Amino acid sequence: MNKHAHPGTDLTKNQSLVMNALSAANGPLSAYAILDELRDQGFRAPPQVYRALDKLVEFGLVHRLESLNAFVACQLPSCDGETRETILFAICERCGKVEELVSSRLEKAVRSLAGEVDFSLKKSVVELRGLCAACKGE
Amino acid sequence: MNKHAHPGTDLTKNQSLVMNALSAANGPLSAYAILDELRDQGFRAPPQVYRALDKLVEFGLVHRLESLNAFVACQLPSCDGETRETILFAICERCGKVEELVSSRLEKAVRSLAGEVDFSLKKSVVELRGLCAACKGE
DNA sequence: AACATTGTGTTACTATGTAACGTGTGCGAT
DNA sequence: ATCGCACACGTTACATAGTAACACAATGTT
Repeated sequence: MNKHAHPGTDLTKNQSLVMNALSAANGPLSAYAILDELRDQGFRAPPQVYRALDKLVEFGLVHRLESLNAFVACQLPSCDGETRETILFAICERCGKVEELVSSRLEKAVRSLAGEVDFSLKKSVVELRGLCAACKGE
Repeated sequence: MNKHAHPGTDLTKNQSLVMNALSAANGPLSAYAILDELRDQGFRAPPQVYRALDKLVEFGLVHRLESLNAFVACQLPSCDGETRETILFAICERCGKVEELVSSRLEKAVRSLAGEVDFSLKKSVVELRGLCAACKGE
């Protein structure tokens, strides 16, 4: 039922609720927007949301959009299992659409650059800002 | 005197104060940290800081670190004049050091990727998280 | 049974960012 | 000159984002 179950780790009740809210949203949500979505299911206060989000991000099921202070469900076909090192988004500044991308070329460039400057890379965040295909046409 | 003067655009009083605070800091500062630094010079409220920061970012003299909610003076030898499309930082999670980088290879990968997915790129933010050379040794 | 671990609920608080309104100052157009 | 405009500035009040700390419940361990 939960298409994003973390392998070997069943989500707790709150984690599932937050995950479902994000999956249903088809786009990024702020933590407080999630809180509002879930008041019907008994959520009352920010820590309930943030604790669930922390875990979901740790599992790699959810990404944080740093430049938006918002969260989005992983959009890739198989986001179960491994957490990727490079998280990559294109964010449309007109319609707000967020598309998750993968680029091995960019990942290589990032890793290589980290090596050049002797930086021990844990993860990297790449956020492209501009206009999506639909919006740039208009 | 102000080594970061924007060509053809003299900074206003508040912009200069904020710029100097950031240049002196040798690292990122939050807007509220800047506010505290500048209380002696008459700053009283957040909008004074944010308005100056908006302009400095627009001029390309200051960058915003999205994943830290903080701001840093451009570290590149010649940050005058053109605003770069790709802003690139390595952020040490142990000592907090922030290093601004340039990589034409990465810039190319970003532009090429944007082209592939038909995304009209305005700017991009790349933030590497991990350990700097000094910290990874210990 | 005693204990540790983990998830949960709640209160209160800190931190970050903005809207809106009023004031002065310079400066070009009439 | 003076009117109007644009812009920087100051201030109040508010909105949004995130966390510390404490209490309790459920569960598994020894």
